[in-house]
Amino acid sequence: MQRRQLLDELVSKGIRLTSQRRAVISVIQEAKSHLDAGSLLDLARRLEPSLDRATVYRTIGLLKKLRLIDELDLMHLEGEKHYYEVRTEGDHIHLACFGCGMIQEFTSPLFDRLKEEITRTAGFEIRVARLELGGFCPKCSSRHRGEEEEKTKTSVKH
Amino acid sequence: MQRRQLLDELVSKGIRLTSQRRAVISVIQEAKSHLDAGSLLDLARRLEPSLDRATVYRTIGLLKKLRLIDELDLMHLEGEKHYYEVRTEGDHIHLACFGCGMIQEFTSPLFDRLKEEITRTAGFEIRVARLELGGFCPKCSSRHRGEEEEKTKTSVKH
DNA sequence: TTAAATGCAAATCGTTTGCATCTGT
DNA sequence: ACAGATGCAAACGATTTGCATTTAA
Repeated sequence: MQRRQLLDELVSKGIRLTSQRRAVISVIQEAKSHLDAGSLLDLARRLEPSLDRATVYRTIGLLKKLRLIDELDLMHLEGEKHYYEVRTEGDHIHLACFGCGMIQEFTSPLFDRLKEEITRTAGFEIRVARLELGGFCPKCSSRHRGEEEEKTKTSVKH
Repeated sequence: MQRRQLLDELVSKGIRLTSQRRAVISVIQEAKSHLDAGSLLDLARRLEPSLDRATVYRTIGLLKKLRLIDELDLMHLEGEKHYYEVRTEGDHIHLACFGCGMIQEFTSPLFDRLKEEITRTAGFEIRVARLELGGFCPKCSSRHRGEEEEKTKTSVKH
């Protein structure tokens, strides 16, 4: 369900719908992982082969402006790309594993309380909240511990 | 006090100290605002005119690897630059105003509790925590409200 | 002395732009 | 019909790289 979220939002806002936009939107909507502009282009081209990267970036810009998608950095795990995801009701946290590259999402009422606190005590009107944590997932955490200790001992090099 | 933090850390780790590194480090250490690589280069060149941008980036990379500085995006308020700051004891939150570009720092025990919760329930070993909020500071918030309403009414254009 | 750091110039990567053409409404 | 969206190619800004040379320890 809620498959056409983005599309419907655009229609209701009277935004012009081109086949290119439909393609990009459909890909973002169905995506199972966080996509960067490049993969977005590749995937959307299967639906609309003429699609150009400029159009992808322009569509991303449009969706960002309308606050229908969120832009993530995911701790710059692989270069300086940006990643996109459909904006959801409550903000969530992204955990990025330096070991295996895994991205895990996390939600917590504490996060909402923290944001409330900021709104209240700093008088800041939050529009976008991005909490990203870099570190090691349970699997990589143990594997990683060994290497780390070596490094700390002397100055690199075993 | 604690003026030589970074320098001392490097010395104690047996890292080779060049005049270029001293210059970059001294600039980061004394900085009153968040600096990007470009401004860092400009400022450090006053101390070490021969300094090249490659060296600045390499030094930043070194300090990041040693976890002596943190890298920020500051909601990409002006392009895709990165900003740097000396790593402090407790993590803090950055509030970036879309209106005037102001950056405000914010700390809260709730943030630490949230991180603890993540460590505990997700088993994730946090190395870097970056919480950035984009929105409007108190001043810009009121100024901004008017414009926003117009936009929402029809599809852009007055 | 020598492994590591530097400057320089060129390359790379993600993203943006100007402009002639096309298309949704 | 025409404002707005597109493709194309070139430009862009931030960052990285290879390599010959210099330097800290």
